Amino acid sequence: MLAWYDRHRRVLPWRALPGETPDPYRVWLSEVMLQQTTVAAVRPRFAAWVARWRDFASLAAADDAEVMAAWAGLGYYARARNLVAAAKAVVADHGGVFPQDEAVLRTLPGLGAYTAAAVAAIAFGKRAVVVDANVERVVARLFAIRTPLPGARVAIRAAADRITPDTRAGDFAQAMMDLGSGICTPKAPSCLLCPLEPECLGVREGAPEALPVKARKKAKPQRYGTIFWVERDGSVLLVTRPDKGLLGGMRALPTGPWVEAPPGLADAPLAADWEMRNVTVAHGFTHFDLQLALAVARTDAHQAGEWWPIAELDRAGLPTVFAKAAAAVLRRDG
DNA sequence: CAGGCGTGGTC
DNA sequence: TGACCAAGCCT
Repeated sequence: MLAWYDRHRRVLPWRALPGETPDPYRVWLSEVMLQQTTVAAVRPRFAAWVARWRDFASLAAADDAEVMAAWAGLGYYARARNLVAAAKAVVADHGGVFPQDEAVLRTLPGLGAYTAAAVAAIAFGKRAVVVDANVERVVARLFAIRTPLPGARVAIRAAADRITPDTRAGDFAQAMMDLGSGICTPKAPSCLLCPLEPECLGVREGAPEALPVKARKKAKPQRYGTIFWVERDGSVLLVTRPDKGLLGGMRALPTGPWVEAPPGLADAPLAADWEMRNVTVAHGFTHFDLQLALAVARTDAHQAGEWWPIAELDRAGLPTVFAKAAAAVLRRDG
């Protein structure tokens, strides 16, 4: 794997070149951004982020609203809150120096088993067993582990531990992830190009693409809501959602709870002459699908909240579902 | 442990 | 075209 990595490693903005010393801040940031998120989506966000907050100290001192806006569109917004919390903890509890020990890293908010191991190995050269979805797939095929996930996790982790080298554990982890990303892919793996093919029990037994076995996913329920777009003097009313729960801490358009049947004008943020638009906006979340109605009004009231200039709405940092709703309103107005 | 938690790309 | 999927974490 290490020889294959030396020949085929991807060049990525957060990855040290051979002979370079990794920057722990950049390794950590990239690992968090890459949680359940593609390299293509992370690439431009990583560049913008490190240009704005280049180290732990600057991030620990960052403005919360600006941080959340910078994360808008990346999803799983708890990651952004945890980044700031972890940066503050590094400054307050660790003298501004990122801890190198996997167990200590694990205590920082947003660093779970995978990320703590990945940072220890990649940033600090420690031996750590790094198991993400790529490694799970490669290992399940290499050893023909047919137990369905998540039950197979114990066996997969033990197997990954056995093949992790004592030196260059970081390169080994990144090699496994590059292999899983480009060769040992979920649907149609390129086994002819794989350095592990001669030893792969999944190949020997046939149908490696069927591994790992996963449990069937449950159907997503449908929910409905109404977005309340209210204008005053060329500005629109925005709110900030509570820190916990869906889209926590993010700027948003006012909306009531999302429920099993279309709620119409229930839970409007203020009394006004609401007009229902004859279009809806659909959006899929991880665990439910959402269909939004749009209610529009003008007001002179001094409603609590943030009146945001519509011409600068791009800079508000709205999560995608609200950006879609805003675009739908403005498409007809504009 | 199972479920909450986003989004955009891919086939 | 919709279902699956991506460098998971937290409760």
